[in-house]
This record gives sequence, structure tokens and C-alpha cells, in this order.
Amino acid sequence: MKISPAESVVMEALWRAAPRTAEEIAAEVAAPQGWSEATVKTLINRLLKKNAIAAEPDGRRYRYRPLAERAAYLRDESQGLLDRLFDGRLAPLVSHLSQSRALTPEDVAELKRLIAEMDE
Amino acid sequence: MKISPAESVVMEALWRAAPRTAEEIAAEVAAPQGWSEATVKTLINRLLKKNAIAAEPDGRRYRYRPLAERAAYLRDESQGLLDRLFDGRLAPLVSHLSQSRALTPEDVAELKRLIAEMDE
DNA sequence: CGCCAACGTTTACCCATGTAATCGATAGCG
DNA sequence: CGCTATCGATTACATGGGTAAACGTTGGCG
Repeated sequence: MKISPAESVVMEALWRAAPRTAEEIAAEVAAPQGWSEATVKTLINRLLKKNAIAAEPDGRRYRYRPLAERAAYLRDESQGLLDRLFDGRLAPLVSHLSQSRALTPEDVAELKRLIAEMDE
Repeated sequence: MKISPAESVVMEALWRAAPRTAEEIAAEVAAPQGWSEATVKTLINRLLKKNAIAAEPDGRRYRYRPLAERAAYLRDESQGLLDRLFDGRLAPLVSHLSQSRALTPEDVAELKRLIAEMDE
């Protein structure tokens, strides 16, 4: 049930638009990743085995569509990082990032807005 | 030079206190992880090969000490997640976490403080 | 109506990782 | 002084993941 980094590239493509054929997915992700079409097909199959995506027949081919939800994936990944590295707490992460890497004024403004919302 | 999750457990122990012997490290991490002492030794050796830690002779044994910096490790890991999942931007991550998982009032207060600081 | 191109499926291979046992040297006890 | 307990080093082995070629089926062109 764990989605690997390479697999997640395919998932992202499907989360962006679905259902799509293998060809369409490959057209979108293969070149940027430097992958052959065969590689994309392997990833699709592994995702099928993991029940992360579903295949619906469409004539001669299949159209794939995500079963796993992007929100859940994001949650698991970020939660995992938070737990592993920052004791599960958000503030240290933000603190660390704000030091190791300049945040844009937009970032700061956006954060401020978020916090204001949360506060209610 | 990539530190794997299991290896990072050893690194964390050394970041907490160093230099330490293999025995001391194992004493601290083996049981909680359900690892045998042999496993800890393997991880130490892999970290040595990666130049993530150094060994200084101390009589019959070695004392190990981190070479890689924790801050850099944290930076790489969180930056990686941010780039992979949130287009490199912090605000979406925070936004996501604030929805998928309740932040404690302390978290929010802490964030507010951080933002205030950044703003200057 | 047969062959080919296009699909999806299977198989392949190598490397990293998790997990650990075994080996070889040696310092110190008896 | 030799034997054993203890270290670090070496070797082991299964799994997962990245990357891709080979294979088998079949619908449609010629």
C-alpha cells in the first residue's frame, strides 16, 4: 500500500486528470523523468497490484483512474516526515525551514493568513 | 551519501551524544527498534562507508562521532518532501497539515510567534 | 483472412536496504 | 602463555524499487 517515489509520479499524473490511458500518462511523465514507456507501464502495473489505481476497459485498452486519494497520500507522507524528524510537531519544521531557506514574502503572507484562519 | 531511515536512527543517537561506542549506541537504539546488536553494527559500518560518521580508536574499540550535520540532514529531507509534494512551497504544506490533523493551540501560538519574527 | 502493430503482462536485473549470523583478530583472565 | 570473550569486519539473504526488454494476444489494415 506504500506508494514509492517513482510510482507517485504516475499517481500525480492521474490525480491531475483521470481516467487516462497508459499512453497518455507516458506522454506526460516519461520524457521529463527520462523514462521509457516500458517503465511507465511497469509502474502502472505495480500501482494496480497495490490497488492504488483501477483500470476500466475502454475498447482495446484501459483507462486508469486513481483509487488512492491524494489528500491521504500527502497526509501520510508529511505526517511521516514530521514524526520521523520533528517529533510530530509542526512548529519545529517551520522554524527549521525558515532558517535553512529563505521564505518569500508571499510565503510569509500566506502563512499569516492561514494562522489567522486557524485561530478562529 | 543518502542516509536511510534505519541509518538515521543511529545518526540521531550520535547527534544526541558523541563520541560513543557501538555498544553504547546499541544500548540506546537496539531495544526500542527491535534490533539485534549485529544490526546496529551493520548500520554503523554503512554510515562509515558513506562518510556520515567517523571512528576514532579508543583502546580496543572505537568511538563514533557524526560527520554529517543534523541540520543539513533535516534540510535535505524536508526540502525534498516540500519539493516532491508541495511544489517547494511551505504554505501549502502548512495548510494541508492544518486540515488533515488538528494543530494544538500551542502549535498555533508557536507558529504565530515564528511568523511574527520572520516578518521583521 | 492473415499479419502486424499496439496493448497489457511477464520476466529480468541490479542496487539499496533491513536484518542478522559468522569470521578473524586480540586483549586480558586464569 | 594459552584460551575465550569481545570487537569490528565480512558475508548473507530476502525484499522493494528503478528501469526496461521480451512476450503473448488481438483488433484492424491491407
